[in-house]
Amino acid sequence: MSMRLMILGLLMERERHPYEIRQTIKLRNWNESFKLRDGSLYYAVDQLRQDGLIEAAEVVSVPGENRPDKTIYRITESGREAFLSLLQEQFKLTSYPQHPLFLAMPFVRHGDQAMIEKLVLKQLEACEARLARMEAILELKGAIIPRGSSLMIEGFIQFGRTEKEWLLRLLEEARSGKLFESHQMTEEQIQAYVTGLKEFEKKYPPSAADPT
Amino acid sequence: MSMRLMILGLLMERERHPYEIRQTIKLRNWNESFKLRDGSLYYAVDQLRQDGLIEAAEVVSVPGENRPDKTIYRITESGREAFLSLLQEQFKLTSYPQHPLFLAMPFVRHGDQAMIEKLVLKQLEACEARLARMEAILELKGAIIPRGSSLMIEGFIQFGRTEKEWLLRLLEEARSGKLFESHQMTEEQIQAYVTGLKEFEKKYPPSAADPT
DNA sequence: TGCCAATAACTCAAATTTGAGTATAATGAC
DNA sequence: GTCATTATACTCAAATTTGAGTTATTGGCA
Repeated sequence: MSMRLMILGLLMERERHPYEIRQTIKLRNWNESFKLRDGSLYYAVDQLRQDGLIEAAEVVSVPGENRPDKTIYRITESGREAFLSLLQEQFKLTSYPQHPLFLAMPFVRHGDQAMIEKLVLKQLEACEARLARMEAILELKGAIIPRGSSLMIEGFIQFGRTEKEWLLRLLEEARSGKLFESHQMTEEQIQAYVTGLKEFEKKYPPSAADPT
Repeated sequence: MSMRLMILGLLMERERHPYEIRQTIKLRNWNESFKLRDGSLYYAVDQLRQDGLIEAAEVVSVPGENRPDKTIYRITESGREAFLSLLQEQFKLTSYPQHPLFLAMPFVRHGDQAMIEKLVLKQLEACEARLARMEAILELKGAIIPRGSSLMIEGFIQFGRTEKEWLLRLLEEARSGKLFESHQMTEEQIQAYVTGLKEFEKKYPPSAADPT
């Protein structure tokens, strides 16, 4: 649904054609945390049109050319309502912050130390590059964009710094080999775990967002 | 592909049937940052079987019952290879840390102040609940699980704390109304932006993961 | 002891995403 | 001046995810 939110959000400002929406999403860096694929964009636009949330305002064909015509869309009245309700939906999504490496963590012990070390280093470099980029973006645009938008960028930066700290720890433990130590658990530990588990699930229920 | 990684990772340990895989994923809390749907699980298992990465080890039918038979799967030799290469793939994924609210940020200014304030508060509560849950999990299991797995949980906690800080700032600015101020940009600002933009894109290229 | 909710173990159609392709125009490099 | 790349503006089949069922067993409890 986030594709829909973005499209409607942009059409709240003014009429646009799909490709222009795409450009704007990139220009405003919304795609840094969002996979923008042409297919999904055009698909979503078409759905929105079928649902009557947007409508064709104009079809521009460059004369004497057989370039595809551009269809310029405008948001409808029910589109505006849908936008507000999608905005609320987005606010109601709650989930743990994600990192692709989290899912790999339980398995690193099956991997090769030298390989893992190299891969973590790569991640760290990528993380630092993203951080530098975001800091530059904030400097460049911070003052001229709406406050909400700059808060987004500040969020990237804060999360990026946390990511960096975490990756540094990971790197250290990959180097020291701690990550690959086989662990043994004593009977007591397991016992403590099993008894703890029951009251735990009562006291700390899984997040409501968990679709199980 | 992360579903595949998890399935293969679990079958690296021992044979399991799909439902047991599902249980284990939940028991180990891998689903806290991962949407576990039955459909995807069974689909992925079937694909893996077709690709020869896993194979049926045994079909257990509870005698005298018409409960569906359980098919127990085991990883094959090529499955082991595939697992290692998937693990590397996962390490090569780089992306900005995500938060569902980031995408909503550019649009908050179209929303109603009282509504936004309430929604942010809800987020904050959910964030704190997740944090408490993760801290309890770490306490409960930290000592008896492999180091990689506890690093995952520590990551959740670190990211969760950062999230909380960010949400507090957001709340403050929603309350003060700063989030809804209309902004004006001067000619110079726009000029500075436009000239800065060119060298910016050279110096800070978008992350390689960006599929555009 | 009979009922209700939860657990176990899947299945399936419909919605959506993905990845790759098409075709032309403008731009820059040598 | 031409050759290769990048930008414009989409389309489409195939892969995957989603959401909602289905059927049977077990545990709790009034």
